[in-house]
Amino acid sequence: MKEKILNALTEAVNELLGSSCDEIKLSLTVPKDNSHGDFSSNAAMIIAKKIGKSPRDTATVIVNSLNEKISNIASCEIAGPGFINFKLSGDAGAQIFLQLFNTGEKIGLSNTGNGKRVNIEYVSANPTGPLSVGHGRNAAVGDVIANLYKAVGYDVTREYYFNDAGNQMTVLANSVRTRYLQLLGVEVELDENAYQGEYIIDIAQAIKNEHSDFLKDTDELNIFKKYAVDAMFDMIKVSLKKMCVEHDVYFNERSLYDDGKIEETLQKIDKLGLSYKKDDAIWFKAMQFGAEKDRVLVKSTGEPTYRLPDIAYHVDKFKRNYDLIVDIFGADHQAQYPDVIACLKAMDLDEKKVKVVIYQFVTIVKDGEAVKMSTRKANYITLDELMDDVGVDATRYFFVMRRLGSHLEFDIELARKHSLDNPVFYVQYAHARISSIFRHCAEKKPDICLDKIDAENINPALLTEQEEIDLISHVAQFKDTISIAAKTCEPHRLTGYLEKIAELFHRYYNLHHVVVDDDEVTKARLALVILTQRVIKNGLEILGVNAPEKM
RNA sequence: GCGCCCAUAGCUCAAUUGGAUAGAGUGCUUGGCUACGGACCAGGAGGUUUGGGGUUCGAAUCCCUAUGGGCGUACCA
Repeated sequence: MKEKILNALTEAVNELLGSSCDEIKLSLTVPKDNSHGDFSSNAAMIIAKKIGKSPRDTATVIVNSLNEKISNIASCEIAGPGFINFKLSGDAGAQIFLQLFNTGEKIGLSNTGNGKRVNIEYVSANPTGPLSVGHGRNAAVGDVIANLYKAVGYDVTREYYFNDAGNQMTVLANSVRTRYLQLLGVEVELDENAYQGEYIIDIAQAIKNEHSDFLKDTDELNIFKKYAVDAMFDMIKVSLKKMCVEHDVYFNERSLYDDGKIEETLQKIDKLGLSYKKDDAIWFKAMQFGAEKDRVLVKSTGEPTYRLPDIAYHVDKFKRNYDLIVDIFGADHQAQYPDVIACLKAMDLDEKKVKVVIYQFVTIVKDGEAVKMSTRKANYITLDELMDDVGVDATRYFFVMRRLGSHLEFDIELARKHSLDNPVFYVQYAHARISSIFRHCAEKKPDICLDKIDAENINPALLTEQEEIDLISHVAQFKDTISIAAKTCEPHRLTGYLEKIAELFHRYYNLHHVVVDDDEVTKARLALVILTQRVIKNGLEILGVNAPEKM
């Protein structure tokens, strides 16, 4: 329906301009105020200048030409400064309703991605400790974005990139060894910048249990390192599983060295004339790409910095032939990707395929106060503790409900609450309530079988209440909401949408009964709430949140 | 100093990416259960969108500028 109107509109504008208007983006949106019709376009205001007329005059011309084209579907009129508002006519609304109903369980899903391959890298925490709430936002955002892409027909790969070598691992291994020695009664102090969490002691204890004091005098750090890494990854994977996050690929940075990809990338950069030697180190000419100074790729010790493997890693992703590469980073990583992008571009790779999603930090609010956090010190709330406290549903939901650019205040008390001010429960409650209508209906009117309600035997013309019309009109926007959320990588659009749907439903529920004396009206209304429930269910599924039948 | 992000109701946040009268929740306040689940709903008050300029038919949104915050700014990852 929308397509038809948009086509007609495009055609009308083309006729007026005498040429194609491809480069102009005509919008056809659903206005928030329904007195402005079912659809609205700004076409006249955009092209008014080009043809040298006032917006309203332009609109008049467009409307005249449009009326012939779409007289059977909709009427249009001019409003405000030159908006063209469309009002669907006759049974167009009913047709839309039936169409939506016929899409069945899959409502909202589409295939606009057409099987294109997208790689989404998220979490990517190195195995140095339990996942923090910061990782939690990363995990939830990445996972929901992955689900969104899947919902619009992409072939999605979920990837976790990690590094279990280097300086941080040595610090970790040393921390474990110190704790181990302490357990054996040796008087040693924990180094100042060592990892101080309780979990280090647990690992040390495990080593002691297995090896007794045989490792007391060894200088070999590797055994401590291996123990620590394995233990950390176990912890991390348990947390992620609890959160219903599962990656398809775990990509170890070290493999880039083993496969010679680091060397290969370095040579390529050199060949392009983008690197030089100075003070025994190899530098990347980042200034050519707007950076304030050049960056080191390989230290004078011969060791690469993090930058080089990052570049090699992205080159590898390109080789794996993805149409889209999405990186989910916290704000503390925002400085590192421009170099990578610049380098990819220089290598003649299409850097537009890389989409870097940066989210701002999380503040945990407990008892009305912000909880300060530090990874090295032990005084932080882990993701596990958070999930145990407020539940997985609330955890996931809260992490994605804000725009990524804004800081997220995670209010633990609010997340725990089972009442309307907690948006998760508000939405879930709407879903459960609809199930309860079905239960009630089965009891009251056993003749009406839910499974037998289909487009053939319902009459949408009976849905005339304002609350019903509002609900239908919002349900109709589900698909667009998902595709916009996917395209922009903005999961909060979906939570906002679901809250709106839930609100419209609760209002409807309070004012009108679904199961009434008249069987025909009952069936039409049942169809509407079935549709509503499907929308909520699919929406929650994308968020990775349960849609309960009872609460 | 420089770079990126941010500033919207007392508080936490939206605003279909430049659209029409800036909306929700919370808090304050008034009302609604003989009802498919009151874990709900309806109403009221609350705003110069941090200040100041600019761009245009039209700005919370884009540009400049001032102020205030977050994160970066390593031959750490």
